[in-house]
Amino acid sequence: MSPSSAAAFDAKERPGRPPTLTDRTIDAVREGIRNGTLVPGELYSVYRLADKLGVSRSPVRDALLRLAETGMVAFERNRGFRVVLPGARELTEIIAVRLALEVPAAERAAERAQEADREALESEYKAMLSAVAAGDETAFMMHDQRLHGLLLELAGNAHATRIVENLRDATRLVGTSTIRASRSLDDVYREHRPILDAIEQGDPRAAGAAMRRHLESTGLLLLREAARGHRTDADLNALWDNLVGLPPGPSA
Amino acid sequence: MSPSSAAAFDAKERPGRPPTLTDRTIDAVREGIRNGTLVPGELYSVYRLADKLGVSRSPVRDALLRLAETGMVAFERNRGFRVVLPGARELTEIIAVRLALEVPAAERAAERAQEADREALESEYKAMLSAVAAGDETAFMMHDQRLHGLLLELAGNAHATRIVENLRDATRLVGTSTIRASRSLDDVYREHRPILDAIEQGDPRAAGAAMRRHLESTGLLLLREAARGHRTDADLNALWDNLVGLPPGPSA
DNA sequence: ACACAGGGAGTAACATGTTACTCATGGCGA
DNA sequence: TCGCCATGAGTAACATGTTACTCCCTGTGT
Repeated sequence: MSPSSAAAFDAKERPGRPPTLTDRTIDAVREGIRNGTLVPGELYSVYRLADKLGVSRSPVRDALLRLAETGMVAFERNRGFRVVLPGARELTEIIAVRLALEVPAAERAAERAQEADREALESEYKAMLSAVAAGDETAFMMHDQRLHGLLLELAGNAHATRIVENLRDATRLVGTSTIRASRSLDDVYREHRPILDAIEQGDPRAAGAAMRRHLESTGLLLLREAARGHRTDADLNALWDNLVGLPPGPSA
Repeated sequence: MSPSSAAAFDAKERPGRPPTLTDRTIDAVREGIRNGTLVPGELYSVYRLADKLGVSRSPVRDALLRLAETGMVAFERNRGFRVVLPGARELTEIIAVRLALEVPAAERAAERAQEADREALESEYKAMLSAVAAGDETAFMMHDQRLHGLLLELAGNAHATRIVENLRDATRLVGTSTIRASRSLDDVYREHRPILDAIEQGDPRAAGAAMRRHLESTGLLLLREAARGHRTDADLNALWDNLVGLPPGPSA
């Protein structure tokens, strides 16, 4: 009896099986966070969200528990739940993990990319440009995610792909309003070019290095923006060096 | 009214708050898998497990959904759920991810270990020896896990720690009956010595290299055991090279 | 003005009810 | 003997009911 925002559902999933209400609720929450309907830090309840979506509490609870697993929301016993936006520490940790996984993935992708793979990558890259031109940040993020996802899939490690996807989820919120503030989408777009070039040329080391530069510069940007006012630059640099630091190569 | 195995619960968690039924159910499932009460591949239902544990279906369902998230169990719509034991592919992927995360962690740990940290590590190492002497495989696994956990915590990345813990979970089952079959606990125990030595000496590169050797040799062992009969050796080697491959260092 | 009990609103966690689906089984026709 | 279909048992997914807890208020005594 609340057809109000029942259309907030997204409806996707693999063929045959219809998506479960839990899955659709997960998408709805993501979307709610993205468009500002769900404010980080605010206290919500499963009750209210459930009838806002027009479903029962069960699938909503299941969905939120899954999101809590990745750190996107946090439950407080008998109080409610909050959307969590990651702090400086968490962001740095996430970047460190992504570096550990995506740099080798880029290397492997360069080793074994076929023509069809290269085309798929370029296609996403072009779609990113279109999004830049249209100023559509949401679309940009989506294609960025897909490009990184394709690279990881090319490397052949489904586990790593899933882990990175979850990590992106936790940071998506920060990235959204952040990037346009301090740097244009265009810069981020351009950072991907060297990665694709290296893959085109089948040069693993160059691909890995380009991916490292990309993740480090974008990550550092996100970190500075997220920590604005809460931490000193010295603090931030110490944090960064501790968790991301220097590659073991050029050490003594 | 089924006090039969109601004592299967474990009851742990941080102070103050009592653990939720969901948490205790997760432990109960883990234990059930470990001791053979829950057989991999067999079809079970939330109904039956719930009253076997003497609780309602809700916390059991929540627990299983969480475990499904890490791939430990899999639901089949309107059929039941199964305990999944990872195949060759998945095992190899997991090893690759662990290498990516734990090798750098060992390097960082060597950089910043304090006296107290070294003592904690040695303590676990000694506990592993006791377990070897007692032939207690369960205790051995626990201390092995703690040692790796301590190393990751030392590196300061809580996210990485959690990820590795989840990955271990998915493989614990394979490891259990496997190791004693093909190699003695003692060998695995000894492999940790070079890691601790390198940390003792504050040598990051040596620590990383030792960790890599350890994970590769133990991982390869697990893989061969798990794939016994299902895959040829050539198959396995191809898989391994694809996902784990060579470090980017000594390439052309 | 201020400390403080206690009552009540609201909640997550847990329990139970309902539905629509999957599949094994057995009977029936060929 | 074999194929086919109806039927029913068993299930996850979803809905709803219950409980014990956490706070926020509000009023009372000082």
